[in-house]
Amino acid sequence: MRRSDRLSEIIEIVQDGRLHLARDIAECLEVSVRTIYRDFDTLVASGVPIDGERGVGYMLREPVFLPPMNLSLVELEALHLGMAIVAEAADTELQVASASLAGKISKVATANGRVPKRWGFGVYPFVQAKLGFKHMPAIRKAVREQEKLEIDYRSLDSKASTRTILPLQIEYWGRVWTVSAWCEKREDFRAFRIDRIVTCALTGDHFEDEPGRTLEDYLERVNSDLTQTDKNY
Amino acid sequence: MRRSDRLSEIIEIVQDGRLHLARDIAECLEVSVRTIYRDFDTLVASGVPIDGERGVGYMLREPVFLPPMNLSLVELEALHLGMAIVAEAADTELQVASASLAGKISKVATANGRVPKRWGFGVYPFVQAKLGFKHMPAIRKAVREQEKLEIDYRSLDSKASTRTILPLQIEYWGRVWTVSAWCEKREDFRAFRIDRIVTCALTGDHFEDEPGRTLEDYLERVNSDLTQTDKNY
DNA sequence: GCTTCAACTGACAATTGCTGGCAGTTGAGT
DNA sequence: ACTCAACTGCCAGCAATTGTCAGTTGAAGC
Repeated sequence: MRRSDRLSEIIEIVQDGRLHLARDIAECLEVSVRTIYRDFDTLVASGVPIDGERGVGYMLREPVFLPPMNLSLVELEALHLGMAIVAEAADTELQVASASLAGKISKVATANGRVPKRWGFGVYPFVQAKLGFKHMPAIRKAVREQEKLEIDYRSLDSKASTRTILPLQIEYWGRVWTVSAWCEKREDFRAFRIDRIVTCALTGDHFEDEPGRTLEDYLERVNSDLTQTDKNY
Repeated sequence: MRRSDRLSEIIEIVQDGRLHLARDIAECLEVSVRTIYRDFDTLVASGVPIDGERGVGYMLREPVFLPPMNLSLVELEALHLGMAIVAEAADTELQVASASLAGKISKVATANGRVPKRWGFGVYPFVQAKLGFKHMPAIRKAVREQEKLEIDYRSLDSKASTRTILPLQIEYWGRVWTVSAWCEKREDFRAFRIDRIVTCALTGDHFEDEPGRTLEDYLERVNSDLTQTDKNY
């Protein structure tokens, strides 16, 4: 096995975000532990963010590692447009992230003479965009990790209610954001405008997909009855 | 110089999308030509899309090469949200590209156990989104490459006109797209709704930034007089 | 304070892989 | 037929990688 190949192998092994011992990796790749130590030196010298702690093991500092990739020019353009929109239309955390991502990509792709210096995408702020982002990060987390949420909601006709919901998807409507969820109170799907959620608490309760309550079920329902979703927010 | 470092060096050299001779690269990196041939073998074996043609030289097949990178989870999330929006709100070419990019990224980041299977972003179609995309690709190209455009425009009050414009920026307004440009006819900045451009031709004329006609000048103007832009479409 | 664990470091001999030079082949274009 | 430059195989020399061994270091637990 070539050394350069082994280095990629090591990255793939460490990529799961868990702790790894040099001993295990050495065994797995059939080289000596000493060699693994040297390999980690090389990787760190090349800028791969690996932390080694004495008596503990090795771990990737940044959760997501992207191996070398090839993009077409159009894909790169789509990425920059997407980041421009997100930088304008989403919550602060995502705004920062999109700017940072666009920066990272620009930096490494700039060397290429065929990449335009400027992408020329502008995005105009949406009137309601400033408000109602308070709970976005929490809701995004809940969607990602399938965690139940407890929310105080104030509907458009000003009726307040408290519910436990199983958030399935966040929707972007151009001016407002909604979260579609299974509502335990109503025992049905509901869509909530994020800017009208008063308080929002992560319960810590994980939920699994259950027949009749999945995102797919919801989307099917929406498709079969397009007016249905509009009623709830 | 370590071999693995030289391999990255070679990629950086070839990255400009132009043709390169093994001889030149060898000279630049101070190794023999034979070594360069071996290096290209290694790179190709590792999946870097390099084409070598006898009697011609070496070239990167895909225009943009992304070196290994590290992203935070939030950056990855921003990327997927951005791609979801672009997949819904932009022209066909960008739609395809955004889907393809999201797919590529998912594929290589899937191995990591900490990356969610599903991002849970939905984007609802905008009413006017279906129409008016006909000229988007051409306009995007013109903005990227600073090329003059000749357009037939039909303003909101149905007045038709033909103009030569220097497109500076494409703007996304949530429901409509506009292109801001220096208009040679009016000798001033104008913003045009893309869905109201009847015909649109790339002239092949390249233009450079000129004082008073740059994107920066335009943005300054817009900032100082917010109502100005709304008049023109 | 002692022990344990596993990351680290340094040294050295063995070996592997890389390198340069050379002589030739191949395929495309002129 | 000729040129160009990518490619291939071979070989000797050398530089990089490797395993072994014998340590040190820092954190955590007892």
